[in-house]
Amino acid sequence: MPRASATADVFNALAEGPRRAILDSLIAGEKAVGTIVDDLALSQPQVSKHLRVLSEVGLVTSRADGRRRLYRLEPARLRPMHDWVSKYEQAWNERMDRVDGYLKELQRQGEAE
Amino acid sequence: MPRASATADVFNALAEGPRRAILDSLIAGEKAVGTIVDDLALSQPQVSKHLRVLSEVGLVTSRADGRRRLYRLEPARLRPMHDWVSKYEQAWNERMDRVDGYLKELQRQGEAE
DNA sequence: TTGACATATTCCCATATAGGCATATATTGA
DNA sequence: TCAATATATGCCTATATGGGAATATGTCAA
Repeated sequence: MPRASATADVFNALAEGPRRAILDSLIAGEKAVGTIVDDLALSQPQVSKHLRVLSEVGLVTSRADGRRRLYRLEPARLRPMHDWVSKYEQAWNERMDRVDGYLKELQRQGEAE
Repeated sequence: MPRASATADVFNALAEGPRRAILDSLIAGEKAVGTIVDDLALSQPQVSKHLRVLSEVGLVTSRADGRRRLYRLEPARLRPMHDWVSKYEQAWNERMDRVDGYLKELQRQGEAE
């Protein structure tokens, strides 16, 4: 079996860097395809294709505006990824605490000398 | 060009669900390969292969323990993903606020009648 | 040394890509 | 109607993939 489809879920859709860049570019607000093309220096067909993938997983929505098409971020769709990765926040804080404790220990020893 | 390699970065490595499941299983602490196999009901070769990918991007490290090999989570490697997705937290909260404001508006109207 | 156990690697294959290019499909204004 | 603009789609190809099965490698215990 090949890899899961890019449109399978948010994690697969966002594996590709250009698609994350497109989302980043949409944080500022609704944008036309051409604006994204200019901002990111990607080819127009590539941007359209990436937008299609992002739209299929619900990360963006679009509306017509004359001959342009405006895309908007749907940030709520990022919650599953945020929730998943946030579970590990505690884990790396614990580790940081241990490092922190170790540094403090070194410091105490230094002061003792 | 094909898709970026699974070992290209953390986002690509974690696009695949089984690999996220393996990380989840390692939150509890260091585990042998066989334990993960039992926990997740995956084939042993698949688990070894997934662990290889996770190890290549630094998400896990391993040490020998007799004839077993214990894998440990390296949570710090998840920070880039956490940081990236956290940028959007504000965006969906704003949207929630708007919905919240709308609901409150409806409520005010209801009370006025 | 031998056999049992634990893990890693190799071989195989169908398949979904990303990107480039060319072209189709709106939509507008004159 | 026609030309210009904006976006989407179709075609093409090299390539990395995940999973299954078999097997290699490594390590212990007796």
